[in-house]
Amino acid sequence: MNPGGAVIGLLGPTGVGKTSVGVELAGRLRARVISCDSMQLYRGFPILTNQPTPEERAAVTHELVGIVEPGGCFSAAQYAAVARPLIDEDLARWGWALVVGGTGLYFRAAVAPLDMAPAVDPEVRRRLEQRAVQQGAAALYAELSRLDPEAAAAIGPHNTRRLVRALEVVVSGGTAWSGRGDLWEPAYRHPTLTVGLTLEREELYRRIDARTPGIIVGGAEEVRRHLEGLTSEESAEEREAPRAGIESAIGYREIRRYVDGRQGFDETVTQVAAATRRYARRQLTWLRKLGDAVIIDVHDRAPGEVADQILALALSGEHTKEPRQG
RNA sequence: GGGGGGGUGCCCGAGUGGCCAAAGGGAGCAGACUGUAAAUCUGUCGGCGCAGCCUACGGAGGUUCAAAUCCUCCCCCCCCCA
Repeated sequence: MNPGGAVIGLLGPTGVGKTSVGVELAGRLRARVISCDSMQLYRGFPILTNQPTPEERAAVTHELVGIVEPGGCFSAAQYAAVARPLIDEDLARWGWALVVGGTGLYFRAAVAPLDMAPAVDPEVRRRLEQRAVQQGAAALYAELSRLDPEAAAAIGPHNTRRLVRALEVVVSGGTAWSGRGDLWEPAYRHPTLTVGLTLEREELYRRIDARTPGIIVGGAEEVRRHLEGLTSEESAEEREAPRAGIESAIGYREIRRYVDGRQGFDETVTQVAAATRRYARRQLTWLRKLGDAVIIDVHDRAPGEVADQILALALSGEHTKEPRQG
């Protein structure tokens, strides 16, 4: 028994059924779901980003879903800033906090005491991105090698996105980018039970492939509506700019090509399904690396049954990690 | 029936005598990841008892020291004429 309760983190690849298990579990805990999904955060794309259905949201309160305007751009640190108070509040009020979602970094940001580098003037980033286009990633790499060799070595010469981030921090703050190791430390802000839902790879892929056509159909409507709200310049710009915010959602670019008449439906389905499978694979990599997660295979199991199992686990406290325990 | 084009590794596709287990892309697999993370990047990618060997470029023969590449016959696909 764990009288203090705990944070329950429910993770897993897209398509395993985190949402339905989360709803069942929230019902049993008489708590709400704190979503941990970098794309469901955005408003206006419930189908594209696979948000919980209106029925699910009516049954259980879901926090941090559809709260960001699609023009905006969220971050792991911003997520931590909004998710942590919710977690703390639930823990104090109900003894439990339920965090459900597939974004590994956001999960760590919410649940672990991560030492996040500060935000910087967006203008600095803009300039670095521009420089990357003009001079290539190699130029950024060379500069980072000078300013923070360890960071450069870790990031490599081709990863423009992360080179930009590291450089903007080093250049504007004077602080090093490298040197932190707490991302993978088994450290938590509260007692935490991490559960990873999985499925045999083939079955997971079958589910993803089966649901994709519907996502394209529904997502196309959402993308159309979104584009209608843009001026033609904005719309053209969006096609060229580096992916950010909702545009970095799997399927957004592909669906945009489909909506613009530049590619067919079947081709779009194939691309999006493949991208989703790859994403699921990366999520599984996170889960493996996380190490602390109790893995539950949900094959042939009803969400309620899985929720019961997780509840029992939570009540036993057996796999619940103390904040500084290994 | 006549003329033309083509069949390459899981898929698409380059390769026209040796430097070819075969460019490139996709898929698949593994990994990295600290204010863009559903992003971005890396590695791997025929098999094996792996400094070598085996199997492989539609099939069967042949030419050659050497063939995915040349010749013969056969099978299949596409286009045009009939």
